[in-house]
Amino acid sequence: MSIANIKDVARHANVSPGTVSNALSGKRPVSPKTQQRILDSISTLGYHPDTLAQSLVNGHSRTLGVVTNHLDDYGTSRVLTGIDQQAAQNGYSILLTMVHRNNQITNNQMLTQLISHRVAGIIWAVPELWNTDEVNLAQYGDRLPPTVFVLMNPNTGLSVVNYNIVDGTTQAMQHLIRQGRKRIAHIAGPATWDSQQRTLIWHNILSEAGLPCDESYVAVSDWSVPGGEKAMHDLLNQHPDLDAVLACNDHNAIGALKVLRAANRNVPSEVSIVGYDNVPESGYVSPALTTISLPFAELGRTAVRQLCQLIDSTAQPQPQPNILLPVELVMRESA
Amino acid sequence: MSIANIKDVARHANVSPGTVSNALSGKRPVSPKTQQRILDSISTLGYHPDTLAQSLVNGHSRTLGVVTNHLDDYGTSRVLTGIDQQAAQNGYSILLTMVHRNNQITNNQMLTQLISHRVAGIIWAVPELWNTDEVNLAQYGDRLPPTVFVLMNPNTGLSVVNYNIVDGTTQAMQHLIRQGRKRIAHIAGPATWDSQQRTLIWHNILSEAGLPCDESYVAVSDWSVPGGEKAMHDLLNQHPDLDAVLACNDHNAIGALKVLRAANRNVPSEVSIVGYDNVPESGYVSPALTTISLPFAELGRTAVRQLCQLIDSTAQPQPQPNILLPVELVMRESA
DNA sequence: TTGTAGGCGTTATCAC
DNA sequence: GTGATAACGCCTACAA
Repeated sequence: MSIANIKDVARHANVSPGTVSNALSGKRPVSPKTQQRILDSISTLGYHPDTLAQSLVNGHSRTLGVVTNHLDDYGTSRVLTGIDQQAAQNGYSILLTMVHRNNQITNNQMLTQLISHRVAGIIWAVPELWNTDEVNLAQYGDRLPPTVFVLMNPNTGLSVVNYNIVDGTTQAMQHLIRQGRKRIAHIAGPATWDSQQRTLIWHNILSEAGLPCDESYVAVSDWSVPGGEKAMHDLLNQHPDLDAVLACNDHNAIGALKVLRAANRNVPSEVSIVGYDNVPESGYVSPALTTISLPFAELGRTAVRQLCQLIDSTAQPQPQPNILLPVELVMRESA
Repeated sequence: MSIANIKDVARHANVSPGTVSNALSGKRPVSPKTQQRILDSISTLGYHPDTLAQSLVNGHSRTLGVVTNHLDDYGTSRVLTGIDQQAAQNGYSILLTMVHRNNQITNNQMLTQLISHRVAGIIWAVPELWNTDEVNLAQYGDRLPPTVFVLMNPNTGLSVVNYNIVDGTTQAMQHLIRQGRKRIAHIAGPATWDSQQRTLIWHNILSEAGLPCDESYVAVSDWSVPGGEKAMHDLLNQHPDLDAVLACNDHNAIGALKVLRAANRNVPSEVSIVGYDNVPESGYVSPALTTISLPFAELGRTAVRQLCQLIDSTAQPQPQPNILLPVELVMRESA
């Protein structure tokens, strides 16, 4: 009395199970009359082929394993949306696994779960873990399905899809300098690989331009609005005469905005601010944030396309080139 | 040369496949020595049991199908986070399917996909489809696995987990009236079931209090900041003397805030505003929004718990009671 | 305590 | 064009 299977359909349509299979897959011809009879039986019986059994015999699952963070941040949920979009288009289902704040489940447990589900490939999109080393894949050797990393540090020999880190900060800095800003402070993010890169670029560009770039112009923050407030406060104490701020993300920029408003510094006439991420609210704070727009959803789509290519390529896995998508400086009011 | 299976392990450990199975499941005793030998073989061979094959023979998949929207809104991604959290805790994996803007895939295709994957249950969390009718489940009859709806209209005989719609709006209105507000306008959302409910409550409470509540005090908006701006603009034209606004969500409230600032109306001294949702940015706009906090993540967790209960109950599916979680009025600056 | 055989639902191979 | 049969990897009676 349970759910109908291919044998039930075969019996109902007076054919063999193999013929039902062929009628559905079209891999071998079936006479139009039989075809119709089978289709009728399928709909009256409400038959849905069992993907699990199909995967078992075919040896592949048309399922992609995705590991993301808790989705508290705008970026990762956009990435996930992009992943789902492209996966659906390529005929893959998605098995989702999230890394939560109180991280009880280890990376290995997640990977084991995905491997046990025989996913065709894995997308790893956990920006909190910038270092791909931390994921600890070595032990799996070549038993690991093809894997693509999103929003993680490139140049590790693994397949990474990311945005162009250098380009974003460079554009922002050039914009500020072009505007004649001389004392450009930097609110840096936590000590991750990309934060360090961006601080380095900030430093190098100022140094080349002969502008001040010592450590007193840098305040380290977390990624939050209050963090930005505190950092801005400190910077203003150190350098009351600063005329621009490069923030590590929009939330920090918004925090800075609040502090500057409280200190009666006009943005952008007295102080320019550039954010990072282009979260939706950056467009409707006042003044609206000039910021770097990151292609989150496209990152997800690209990762899926790249992964499908890896899956389809029968060749031995070889060092994959990193894919870096372009960013865009979105000009609004704050700079 | 491919991935190791249970026979490989058995051969390597000099036991039968059945013993390996028992060693892993613990369903029947295995001698400590054999146990150890098997565990060693498993780790040297890198064996991971095939969940698909297990599901095939067990007849259940320990996988939950989840249907969400595109995650563009804060609420749904929090719900998804809650779902994943609780699912992991209950030992379920998640098969994710998203409804995108350019919705090419029909509800039926999604359901078919999930059914084919033999998910143990389904969580349907697509606020855009308030009417559970639109999902069109009738055709599946009792072949549909247990299903729980999140953020959808209750009282349909289906199992629905939602927040208490009446309570939120009631609290907000009482708060405004208690403050002595007399002309309380309403920015309503698109014509969905919950929008209508909330407008109704707004009307009834004002009516009971003997305060103006005719249609000229209502402006219909979409869920966006610009929508809120336009609505506020219209309301201000109609009633320059209004002293409070009940917005359908925080984004509309933020839009209203911008317009009021431009019109030189002080918030909250001249005009009070209450939002809805408690999105993160509502805490750091200026003035910070007083708003209704909805238990999004808890909604997701509750849905999973409810679903697991449905799955485990061998009883015939019977009309499920709706579960309504409490909301909270978050007092900040705007009211 | 351990081994053996049958079957879960499907597809591929071989025969007709 | 169609039907029987043997896998896929695993679990579970039943037998030893």
